[in-house]
Amino acid sequence: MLLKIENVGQYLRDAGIKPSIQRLKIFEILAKSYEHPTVENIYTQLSPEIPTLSKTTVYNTLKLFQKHGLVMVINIEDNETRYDADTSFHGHFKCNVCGKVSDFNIPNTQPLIESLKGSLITESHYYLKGICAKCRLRTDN
Amino acid sequence: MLLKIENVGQYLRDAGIKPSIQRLKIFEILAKSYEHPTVENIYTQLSPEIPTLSKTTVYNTLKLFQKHGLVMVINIEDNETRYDADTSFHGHFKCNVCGKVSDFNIPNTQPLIESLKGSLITESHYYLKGICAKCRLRTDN
DNA sequence: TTTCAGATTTGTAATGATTGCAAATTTATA
DNA sequence: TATAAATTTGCAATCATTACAAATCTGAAA
Ligand SMILES: [Mn+2]
Ligand SMILES: [Mn+2]
Ligand SMILES: [Zn+2]
Ligand SMILES: [Zn+2]
Repeated sequence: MLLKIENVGQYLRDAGIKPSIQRLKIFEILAKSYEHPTVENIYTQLSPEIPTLSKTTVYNTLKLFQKHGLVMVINIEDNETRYDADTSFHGHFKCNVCGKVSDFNIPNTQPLIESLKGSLITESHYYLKGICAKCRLRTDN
Repeated sequence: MLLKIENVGQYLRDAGIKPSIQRLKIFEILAKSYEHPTVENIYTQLSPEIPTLSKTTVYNTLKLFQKHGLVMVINIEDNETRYDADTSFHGHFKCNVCGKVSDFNIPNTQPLIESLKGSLITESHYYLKGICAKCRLRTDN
């Protein structure tokens, strides 16, 4: 989901991160779009604007954001790591035709799993895959 | 979960796969344990028994099993791909301390997601991460 | 049994994403 | 301005996976 953050610099500072130009721009891409971009996506989008940008910086910055709880990693596909600035619990659906990864709300609160009593849960991910409505209309599925 | 398959050879043949020694052994490791092994795990376990085994064969075989719907891929961690011969819908919990990936049942049936009406869902994964009860007792968490 | 084609396995090289690391650059402080 | 600390950068190294062609195996036909 689109995050409504009025001041990205302050948002980073509040999380204990000094907002450099690179960090600001990278975070903005994550927060101001629905796309769950990969490192490659982020790098390609920012390259024209910051021609000196290094892909290593994108990796480093995302690690930093992770450590401070500002982004979560989406492993819905094994050959692409995506990132999300919305760390609230929500599901992800990947269409195998157009490749888009979209959000969906999970209606009722998370069920308590009997067999996990006593464990500490720090992360939860709900992934669905298939073919989105739009692609189903355009193809024969 | 432990799959109860009386005749693995027949099980493979029914799925349209000729049961070679390698395929049999690889599938048995998947079906007769709870461990959700990686390629590396499978290769290491079988190497003594099949000294000529190639890691490529493990990769090829798992791809083949996937194509025939006999295994599912578990992407709970971005640096390790795990495999599961139990393709029924169930959740996976990874303990960040001992590293084990265990199964859990999902009580109520999958909720119908309003926003995904019209899409075709072919795969669902529910992943939890944290610290298992055993590890919490041994540590201070 | 021998022969031969097709299926399967193997070893090695190539690929591609991610990380390690040291130098270069930028920023903050005195 | 001078200096130290933080950040970014470029490139090499690592590691999982895939591509590919040669080697081996299997099963049917002769
Ligand atoms: Mn999301
Ligand atoms: Mn499982
Ligand atoms: Zn689609
Ligand atoms: Zn544990």
